[in-house]
Amino acid sequence: MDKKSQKMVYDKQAEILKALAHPIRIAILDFLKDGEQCVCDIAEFAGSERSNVSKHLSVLVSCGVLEFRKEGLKVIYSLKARCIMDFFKCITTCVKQQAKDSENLLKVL
Amino acid sequence: MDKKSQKMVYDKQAEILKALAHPIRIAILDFLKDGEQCVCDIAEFAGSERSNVSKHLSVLVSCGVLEFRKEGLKVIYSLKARCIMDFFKCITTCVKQQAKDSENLLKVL
DNA sequence: TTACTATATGAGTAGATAATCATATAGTTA
DNA sequence: TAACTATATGATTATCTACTCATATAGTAA
Repeated sequence: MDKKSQKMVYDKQAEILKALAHPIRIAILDFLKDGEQCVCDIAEFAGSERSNVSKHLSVLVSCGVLEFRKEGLKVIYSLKARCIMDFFKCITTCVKQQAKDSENLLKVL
Repeated sequence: MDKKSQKMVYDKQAEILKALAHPIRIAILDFLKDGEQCVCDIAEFAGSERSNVSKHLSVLVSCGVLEFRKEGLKVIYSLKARCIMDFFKCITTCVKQQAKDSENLLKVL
């Protein structure tokens, strides 16, 4: 791959990671992994204002991770990119590894 | 898991994702996947100033993804959290999926 | 129609982030 | 020792981000 295409790939990867890199957005994905939900339930789960959650949702939609459908007054969001969940398995492994490292550090102190 | 611990997990996951969510930092990880490298070579690969790259490196070190050793004047960085690379396989899948979606969209337009 | 509900959006603000440039540190070599 | 090299750090600035609150939209129900 040439330098320029490589840079485009890095940019695209960074874009997706950036869209995921927020505790509320991670909570949303975790909540949606078992099925679709409306904004009000998502907001309650995430523990944040609806208007704020609505903005986080639109970030996830525009990076292609979520999709939505309308049902009367409600807007129902669901996971579009299932691969994202594998992704979270990976990051959980990393978090666990870090926790283990800290634990080992504590032992020798 | 209780609400409070759950929030801590989301925060920790977001912290790691945030540390990864930058094109230069992704380039660094990609460059280091095949072995350790000094700052000057990393900077050249990433196409950015050494001082800037140095800061990006310290972000990756403090989130536990990289480690380093000193060798004379040089500082040699290497991957610490190997699991990160699985992680990138996952995100590459997502990027490909998105590209495929765009392609399909183009066809019907 | 009006009142109500769910969601989205815009303005404003505070705080975080990244890049650049200058400077500091610390190891090397003459 | 002084000069040089690799890296790190601090100050500054510009840009981005997230949150809050107010307002807009659009579907529902009386």
